[in-house]
Amino acid sequence: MREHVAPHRIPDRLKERPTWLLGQAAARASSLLAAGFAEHGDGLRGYHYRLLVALEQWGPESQADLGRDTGIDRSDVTAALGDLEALGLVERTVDPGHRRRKIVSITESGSATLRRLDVVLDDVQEEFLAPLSAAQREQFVEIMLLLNDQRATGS
Amino acid sequence: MREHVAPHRIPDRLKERPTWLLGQAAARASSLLAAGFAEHGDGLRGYHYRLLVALEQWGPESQADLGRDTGIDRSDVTAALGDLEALGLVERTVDPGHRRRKIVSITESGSATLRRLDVVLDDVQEEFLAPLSAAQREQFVEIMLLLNDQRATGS
DNA sequence: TGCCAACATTGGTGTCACCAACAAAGGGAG
DNA sequence: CTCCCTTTGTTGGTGACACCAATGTTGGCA
Repeated sequence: MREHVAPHRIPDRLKERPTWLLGQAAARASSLLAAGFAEHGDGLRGYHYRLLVALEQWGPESQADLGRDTGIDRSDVTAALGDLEALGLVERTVDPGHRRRKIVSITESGSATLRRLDVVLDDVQEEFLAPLSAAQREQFVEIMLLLNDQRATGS
Repeated sequence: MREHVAPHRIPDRLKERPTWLLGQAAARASSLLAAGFAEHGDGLRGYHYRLLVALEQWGPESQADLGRDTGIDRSDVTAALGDLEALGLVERTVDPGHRRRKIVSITESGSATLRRLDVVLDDVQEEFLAPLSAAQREQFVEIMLLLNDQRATGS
């Protein structure tokens, strides 16, 4: 369930550190997410959701492209797609013009599941952001985008 | 090294989600952290740093208290302290008045290591926050504190 | 005295991220 | 047409972090 128990008291040296605060917040978010998925998500996890989202938005795609688009390693894509295929949420067909490649597409059932997961995520999100005002939520998104842009170009 | 490769393109459904953005940012931070520790940290990890910080701030403590203060599970505390003790950064002595309990204290060498790790962390932090203005950094901390306060009282 | 709680430890589980190696398939240079 | 290089999917393993269950020891309390 990933409860992530809060520390009783927090050392000054950590308390002041933005990266520490960020990690704590992310831990809380992922805890809520895991709880929500465990309750209403048929045992699906973050990887599964990400893959379904990408497939619904961009349509059938090869596994390698899927991995690049979602930032998930090829090997993890293979494993997660295996789960999704076993549940009938996704189909794999060999690319006729490229027999080494497999084209993955989302099924009707997959789309329906995705819509259900979206609702779960909306609820979790709302719970997570509850302490923030509308203005603070905007600041939050703005700052996160800046930090993530840095990531895309950095290193 | 935990490079955490950035996705090429990001689904709208994810891109808009604060929790997704948060997760991405946290992944970047932890990636930078891991890289810094790998390079200048004698193979120490987050758990070790947290424990050293708590010990330096609050002095000798039992392992159970240490776990509660840092939010680390008792079993993980035991393992991490084993590493620290092997490196001579920490000492475990039996509590005279409570023979089942072990009092952990940081050594001279431990304090020196901690100071070195602090520098590493400062650098990483600066790199991570580089894209933010001073005002945005304040907003960031404020928002994170709100989210974490919620965590302390929530659920 | 007997029971219960706390402590340290061992040994698991699960999630996410990542890496190495491999065979199958295709593409390009010579 | 070969040889080489790359891409693709797959298998299997690693590491960090968070968490749980069970066990033996110890102390406090009723």
